[in-house]
Amino acid sequence: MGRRNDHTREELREMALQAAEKIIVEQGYAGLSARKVATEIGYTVGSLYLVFRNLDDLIVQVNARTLDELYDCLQTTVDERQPPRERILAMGRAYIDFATRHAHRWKLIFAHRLPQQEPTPESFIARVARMFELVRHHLQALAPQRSPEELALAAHALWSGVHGVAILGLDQKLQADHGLPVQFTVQEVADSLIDRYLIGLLQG
Amino acid sequence: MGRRNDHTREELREMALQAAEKIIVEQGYAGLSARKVATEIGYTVGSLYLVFRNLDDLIVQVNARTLDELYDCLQTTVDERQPPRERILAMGRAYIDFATRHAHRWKLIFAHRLPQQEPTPESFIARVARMFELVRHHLQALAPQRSPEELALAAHALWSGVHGVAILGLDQKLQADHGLPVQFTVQEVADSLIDRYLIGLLQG
DNA sequence: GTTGGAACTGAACGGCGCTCAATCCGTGCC
DNA sequence: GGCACGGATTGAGCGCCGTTCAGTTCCAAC
Repeated sequence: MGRRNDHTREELREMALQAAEKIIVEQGYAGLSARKVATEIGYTVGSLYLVFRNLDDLIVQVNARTLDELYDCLQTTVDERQPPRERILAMGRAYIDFATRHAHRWKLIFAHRLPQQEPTPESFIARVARMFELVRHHLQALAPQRSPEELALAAHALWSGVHGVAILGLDQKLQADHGLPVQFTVQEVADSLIDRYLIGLLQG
Repeated sequence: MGRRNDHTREELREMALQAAEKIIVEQGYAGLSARKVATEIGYTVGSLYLVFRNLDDLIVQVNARTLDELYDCLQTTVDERQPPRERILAMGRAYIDFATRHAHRWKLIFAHRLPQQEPTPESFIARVARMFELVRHHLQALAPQRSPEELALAAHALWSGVHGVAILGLDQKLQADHGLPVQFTVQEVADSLIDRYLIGLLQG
């Protein structure tokens, strides 16, 4: 089993993913190309296709890693000793903060479109579900009287909402002139959404 | 002023935008190319660049039209004779419905990324602001005791949230398994978000 | 020393966005 | 009618893209 290089398939995959992440961070989605990734890791373009089905496959795997990092970030943020409401607000802030700090990689998760009606990959669905589940867990601590269905629905609604705030906020869509002297920060908007939704969940 | 064709610049622009919309509807963002648009309207690729700065410019203009259509859709939906809460829920449903019916065009609005740090175009910011303003107007009818700042913030938060629900919902991210027998529809999730946020706005 | 075959290469293909010298042809003038 | 002007339009060409695959290299086993 001759191998010219010391790199196993797995090492090659890891190197390529790291190179891709570096390019995305520095140049954004538009700056990413198979040739650049290959050059960055000292291989030629053909070798990438021994490890990835195609460039979409590589991007899907980059996104999976970003989602993992985001999940870790949210999980680490939560302090179980705090009251549930504080925990959920902290997670919201951590989400916004992550999206802001890693704007290029985070945008890629949602800017990337698979061709035509290609289904959303399982790796993606599972990771989003896991994040919803984390939110649901802390919502349960806040409103234990609610049924599992209600809590799952609430987690979906609230976290999709936070996600929407992050998207529009990062594209500066929130800096629109609304005839008022103040401009809202993304954090403020997210806080407003979470705070009021939780009140509604407790009282409604 | 010799002109070979009967089409003015404005007519050319209109034809190109319609052709682009057709291609996007049929083939999605990935299927769009300058050559296809040019062929579709019976011109060659060079002519497009007499009317548009580049392809990004064309897409930005397509998106502006989609946003106008969306705004009209929301405005038409609202019946002033209904109670404010009903109006806002109706707008949320109209938003989700629009995004579902015109999925390809609607996704393009948010999938399209301008190169690097190119600022979000004014046409975009203004149209999003107008939508927020529409929401704010009806929130005011619901909670007239709130200050203009509070209402503007609430409109941003709530509508960004609805937007997030639409995004994740259209990508089937909401069909994730959460160990429950039920699956939520996008409409249900949006309703949950709006309903509870409005309760929080009234009581908080 | 030989050889089988995995690892790797890189030219080639069709398509992309975009440019611009060349061409076309309606118009106004004589 | 003939001519020349100049805006309208063309399309080949550039450098890039994703992807393929015949060919080359060279390790491991015998």
